[in-house]
Amino acid sequence: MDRRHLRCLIALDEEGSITRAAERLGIAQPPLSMQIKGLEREIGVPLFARQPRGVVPTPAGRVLIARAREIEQAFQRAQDEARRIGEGRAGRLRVGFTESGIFNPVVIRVILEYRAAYPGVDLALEEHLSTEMIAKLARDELDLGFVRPPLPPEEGWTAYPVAREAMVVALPLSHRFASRTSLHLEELADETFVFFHRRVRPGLTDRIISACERAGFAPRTGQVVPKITSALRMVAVGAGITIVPASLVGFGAGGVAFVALGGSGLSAEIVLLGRENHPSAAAQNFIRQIAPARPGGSPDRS
Amino acid sequence: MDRRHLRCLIALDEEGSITRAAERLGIAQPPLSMQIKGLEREIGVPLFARQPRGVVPTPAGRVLIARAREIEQAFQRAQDEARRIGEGRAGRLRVGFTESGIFNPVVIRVILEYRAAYPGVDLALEEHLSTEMIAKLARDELDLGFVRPPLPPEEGWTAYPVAREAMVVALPLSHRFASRTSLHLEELADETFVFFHRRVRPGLTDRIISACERAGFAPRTGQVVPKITSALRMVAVGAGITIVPASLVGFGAGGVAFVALGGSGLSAEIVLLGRENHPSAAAQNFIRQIAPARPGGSPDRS
DNA sequence: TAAAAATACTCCATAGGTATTTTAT
DNA sequence: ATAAAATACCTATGGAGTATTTTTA
Repeated sequence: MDRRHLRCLIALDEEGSITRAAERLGIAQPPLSMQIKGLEREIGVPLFARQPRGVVPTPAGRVLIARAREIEQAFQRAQDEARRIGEGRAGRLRVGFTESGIFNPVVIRVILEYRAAYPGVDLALEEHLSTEMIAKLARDELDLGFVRPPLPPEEGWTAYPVAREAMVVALPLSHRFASRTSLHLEELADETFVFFHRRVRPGLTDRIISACERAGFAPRTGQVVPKITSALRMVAVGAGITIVPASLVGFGAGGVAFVALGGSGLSAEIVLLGRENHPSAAAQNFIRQIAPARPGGSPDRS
Repeated sequence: MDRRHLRCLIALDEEGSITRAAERLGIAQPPLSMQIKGLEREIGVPLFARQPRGVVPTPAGRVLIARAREIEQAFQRAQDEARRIGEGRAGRLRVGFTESGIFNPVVIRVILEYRAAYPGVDLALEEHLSTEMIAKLARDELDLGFVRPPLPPEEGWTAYPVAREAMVVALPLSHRFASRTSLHLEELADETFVFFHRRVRPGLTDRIISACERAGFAPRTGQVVPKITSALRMVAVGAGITIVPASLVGFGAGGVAFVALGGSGLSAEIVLLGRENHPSAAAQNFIRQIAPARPGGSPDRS
């Protein structure tokens, strides 16, 4: 029994006559007669009672016809679904982001625009540290990730630059620098910093500490916190100062002053990272959303 | 896309290599390679990423493989179900019975034995008057019916004799005939009879009235009732007497005496009636349950 | 370099076509 | 007598086989 039999059964049921069903199927009457006979032989029971003015299904034929309709529909839906997934118009896309990255306007735009452009795709967003994200990408538990450097050194990765933001100093409103328009890193040598726990330390923290050392001081660590947003709250309650990407400005939720950080060479980069040759068309479409002007890009293998 | 593709997809998914999958399928590697390529061409998206040590499914391939498993199972279940229905081991069998017929031990035995022998068949029993049953059989709303004569006069019916029962007289316990061992119809000429409503009058009532007329009297009708069981209750409360098939003896539920009716020529026949050439194997099996010794019977059309 | 997939070709099984016979009312 | 299905026979598409080349880690 194969798909041809499904169509024969359905046509025969709807027409009630081998001759008319064959006509609808675009074949001659004898081949259809043979198909039905072959199917009855294979299953071992008669499916249609032959009558002088056509055929009528037996009880066995009736249920087989009903199943044939279901299976034929399943074929069509399966083909359609696979096609849509292959074109990136359906399926699931798992995208990771960092706590700070999700505040970036470019990241927000890309996600919003992708959702609007591909409503059929189930976009699953997950927050992780950049290091976790890279591990998940490597284990294929994630399709793409908005990560911050350092990127994995090995081959087999593709990194698409998304944004590069300036860093700003976050200070308590009462701080003597709170009303400055900009600060140099050297001026912060005597400050107490709110940093991340060593355990979860993201690349950003490492880069800030390195920059301080290049500026001639080792930053004094006060409170340690697990999240950037907690760091800003710590700043608000006077536990110290911290340095965050500029897109965090405005998310301090009160009590925090943000002052531009000049001449430090510090910046917060965000790249969209994926495995090379990732077969997901949805991921390709997502990447294309970063730079809509990028030419070509369909997975052409000819 | 046809059923061969389903099996190719499943084997290829389980083996992870075209070469090994082809081996499992009992074909050479190139044909399988071509099948997959053909399917990818038909759907328009790649289904497997070719790698130097085998192939891995793309996201589109993965869902198509999952659907392929479902559809392949559906094929197998459909074939199996149709085969079982064609053999009378599954499906639905609608059997009608009359109120009085269902008390007959042969009818009870046939139904019990059929249920035990064919547990896969959904046996739907419906109570109807014989005349209603014949109408339902004609409209194919019923497969078989335990009916009482008169049978339909036209062609196209098959009637299998099931039982022929004697008739008994049902009397109140206080009746002067209550302790008799038998009665002749003539002795009932002065009695008041409990009969069925004219509207639903079954063949049995007509035959009783005819028999009385042959015996030289028109039975005096007292109470009219819609069911045999109500007739027996009316007898119990002294509303009159009635004549019922012998299998009702013991179902009077107190207050009723049953006395054999002799020499009246009256008897209550039950036949299993069905349309001729009814295609249901379940119905054939049910009929065979009446006389298990009947030889042959499988629907052989060779 | 080696293992696997792709290509090139050949063959044959079978779906489908044409002509005709059989069947059942 | 007629309409439909079954049979007989022929054709040709495409699935499968064998030999070989291409690909990529």
